[in-house]
Parts: sequence; structure tokens; C-alpha cells
Amino acid sequence: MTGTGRAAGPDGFILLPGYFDRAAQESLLADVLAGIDAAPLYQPSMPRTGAPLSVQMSNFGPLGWIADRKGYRYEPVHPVTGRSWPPLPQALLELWNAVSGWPQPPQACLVNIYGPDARMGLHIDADEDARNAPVVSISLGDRARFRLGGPERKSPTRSMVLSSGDVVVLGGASRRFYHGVDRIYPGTSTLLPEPFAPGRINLTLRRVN
DNA sequence: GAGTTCCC
DNA sequence: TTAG
Repeated sequence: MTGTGRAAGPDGFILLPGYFDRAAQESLLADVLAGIDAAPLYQPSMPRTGAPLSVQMSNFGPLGWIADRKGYRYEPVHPVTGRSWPPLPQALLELWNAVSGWPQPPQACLVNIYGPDARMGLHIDADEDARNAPVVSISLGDRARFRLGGPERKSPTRSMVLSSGDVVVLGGASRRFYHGVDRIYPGTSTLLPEPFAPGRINLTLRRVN
């Protein structure tokens, strides 16, 4: 048993479809919008080249993930405002306790805002010292095609559609698997308000150290 | 469209 | 090294 209440696959990957019902999604969305008010969205960019990522980002929690020309890293403050990130919403702490199986609380919640054409190239989450702590992801808004590979870039991949309210846990070996978002399916959810619709919000909870 | 590799 |  993993303590998640549902069986993980041999890779430690878990998809929990419809974990959050509509009311819970609306409550989470309110938390996210309040957080973005305090910690405005910013445009991350690739190290060295400065090429912008197609998503916009913010963070909750003691640490936030930053991508800019200098590199990828965790920082305790917003790169533009210099203020601390807003605290982690209680509902996300409860989710972590329910599904992660990890004894310590999450330290970061990355907020990724996808427009209708945004994507996330295949990558491994590798900026955390806590490489064995699961990553827990929540989908809000339009559906997305999520791709999960293996430990090497050339590993075969599989894909699945993630819908609003779905929760994904990358635990065990899958914590170090390549993954990404191929595309958004615009107009497939009524959750998000302007200017976030059509689009998708993804929240990822991580233990950093 | 899916899968894989390479380049800046 | 790096989610482009």
C-alpha cells in the first residue's frame, strides 16, 4: 500500500480522475485567483537563450520555481515584486496529505497558466533536492493531453487526457520520468473566467528539500 | 498524430 | 542539463 488510498501502477504513477468535484474546483479556483492577485503572473524564460515559455507562472508556498536566463531554481520571493509567495491554500495541503504518502508538507506550488496554444515540452522535474518526494498535480479548466515517458528521453511514451478536477501523482520511479503537455483542448470546460478561458490552470505541489 | 532526435 |  502506498497510503494514497488507491493503487499506484508499478511505476508509482497515479491518475485520480474527478478527484475534485465542481464545487471544490470553484473553491480552488478562488484560491488561485486570490494568489495571483498577491503574486502576479510572470513570463518565465529559458536559461541562456531567454526564449519565453508559452505558459505564465506564479507560485504559492515558502518556495517558488523560477525560470529565467540565469537558470531554473527555487526562490522564496516573487521575481518581480520581491515579496514572499502567498501561503499554500489549505485544500492543497489536505490533498497532499491524502495522496502523496510523504511525511513532510509540500514547500512549493507552481501555478502554470496555459492559454489555448500553450504547451509544455517533455522534461523531468530535476530542480528539487527531494528527488524522491512525489509531485502532485491538479488540473483546472480546459482538458489537456498529458504525455508521460520514462527515465530517458528516448523512453517510449504514453498519453492521456486530463480534465478539470483530475489529480495526478508522480511517485516512485515515475517521479523521475519525462512528462509534458502536448496540447490544450480549448472550450472543453466552463470553470475558468475571462481572461483565463479558453485555457487551463495546472497546480503542482512539490517538496523541495 | 505519435515518437524520437537534434540544435541553439 | 534545463520545461523553447
